[in-house]
Amino acid sequence: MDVKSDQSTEQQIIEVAEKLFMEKGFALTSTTEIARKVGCNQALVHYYFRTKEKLFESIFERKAQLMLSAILKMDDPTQPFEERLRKLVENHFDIMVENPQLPFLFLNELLTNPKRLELLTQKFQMLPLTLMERFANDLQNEIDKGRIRNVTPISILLTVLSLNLTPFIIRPIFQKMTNTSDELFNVIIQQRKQENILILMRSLMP
Amino acid sequence: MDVKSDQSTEQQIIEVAEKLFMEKGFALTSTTEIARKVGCNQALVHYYFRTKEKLFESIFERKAQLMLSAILKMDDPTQPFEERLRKLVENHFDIMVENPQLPFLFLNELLTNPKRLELLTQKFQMLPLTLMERFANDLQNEIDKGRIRNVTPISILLTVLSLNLTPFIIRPIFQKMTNTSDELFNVIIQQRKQENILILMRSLMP
DNA sequence: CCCAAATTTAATAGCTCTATTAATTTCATG
DNA sequence: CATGAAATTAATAGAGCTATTAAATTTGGG
Repeated sequence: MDVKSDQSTEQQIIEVAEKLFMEKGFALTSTTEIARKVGCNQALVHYYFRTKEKLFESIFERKAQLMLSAILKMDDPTQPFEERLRKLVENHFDIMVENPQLPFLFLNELLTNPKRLELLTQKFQMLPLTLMERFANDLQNEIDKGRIRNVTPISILLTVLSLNLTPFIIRPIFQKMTNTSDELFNVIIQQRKQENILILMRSLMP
Repeated sequence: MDVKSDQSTEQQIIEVAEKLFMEKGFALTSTTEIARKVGCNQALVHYYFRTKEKLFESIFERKAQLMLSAILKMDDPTQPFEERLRKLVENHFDIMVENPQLPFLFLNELLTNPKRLELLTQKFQMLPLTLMERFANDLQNEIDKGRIRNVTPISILLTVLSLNLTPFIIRPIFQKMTNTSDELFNVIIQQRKQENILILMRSLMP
């Protein structure tokens, strides 16, 4: 059960904690269990991170950064709008592939812990608003030119989010209920990315 | 804080428990808190339901039935396929409107508690398979006639689920981040139903 | 009005968890 | 190899939770 490794104990704690937090969320993960899985004394977890809350936050923060920056840097204004949208879906989807448990962790923590939502909201407010504004402008431009039907930017983002997040969130339920192997599911997921792009594109036709 | 009411205490316990379970899930809700909100002794919760687990299961079971039967009985084979799909999305969406916290509860419990997933899977296996089969058959029929592009039944269901669930699941996060009032959100939700139907229909075009 | 059943409460055992403190061990370095 | 800092452990306080038990209270039918 416990991890033999040449990494520093501190690093091991972070990794085990990350794994457990991802699987079960903050509340259902105990520092006792983390210590047991690492193979160290429970007090050691508190020695390095003082509180379970701080340990969690450091991990959560890092994940939030990862996701945010990945989404932010993906926009290339030299491309035509449709191409940028396509890339948006693809890149967002790929981040999910790399971090399949992230959506559930985010949902779980943000929905059950108001403090956490508050924190992330503040971080979100600091984002360059220009980004959203530019997206809205470019969209309006396309609409005016009759290339896209009249639709709000929020609506588009909600569609992307819906299509991209859900497969990852319901994955364990889906696999269990339809008796789908990991291999098959991975195939389905890859098809799904293309499917989502197609659905979004068609949804925007005038 | 405590509830004054002419209902039986047992009924009050169920209602308060349901509310709390919906908001915070099984793990984060304590029988102590339920009793406090009802305004009774904590032992009383156990007097009526013996364990917190049994109390939860009775509520969860009822909700699962509600959702399942609502979905099952919505199919009218006399209608054309497209019309039935439209109704499927609408009805499923309406159930969500009536029980906006249900998606999160289901996700949360099924994803964090393997026993619960096992249980629901068994219930699901007992469903008349014919239903899924008929859906698949009818779909294939449409595809053969060239009225719908080649797409699997699972893919369609995943699309419906994605589009319909997500707005309700992320509601609190969305409202906080975009500073949206309850009233405005309800408007958005109603528009979203139509939007989802449109997206699905377009996604199926040959 | 009485009493038995149903309801409700008080008290508490036993568990797990977080966090802290003090003691012990490890280890690099002068 | 001595020493002090860093790492680790043992022990435990203190809190909250579930579940049970026995006692107290309420209530409805005869």
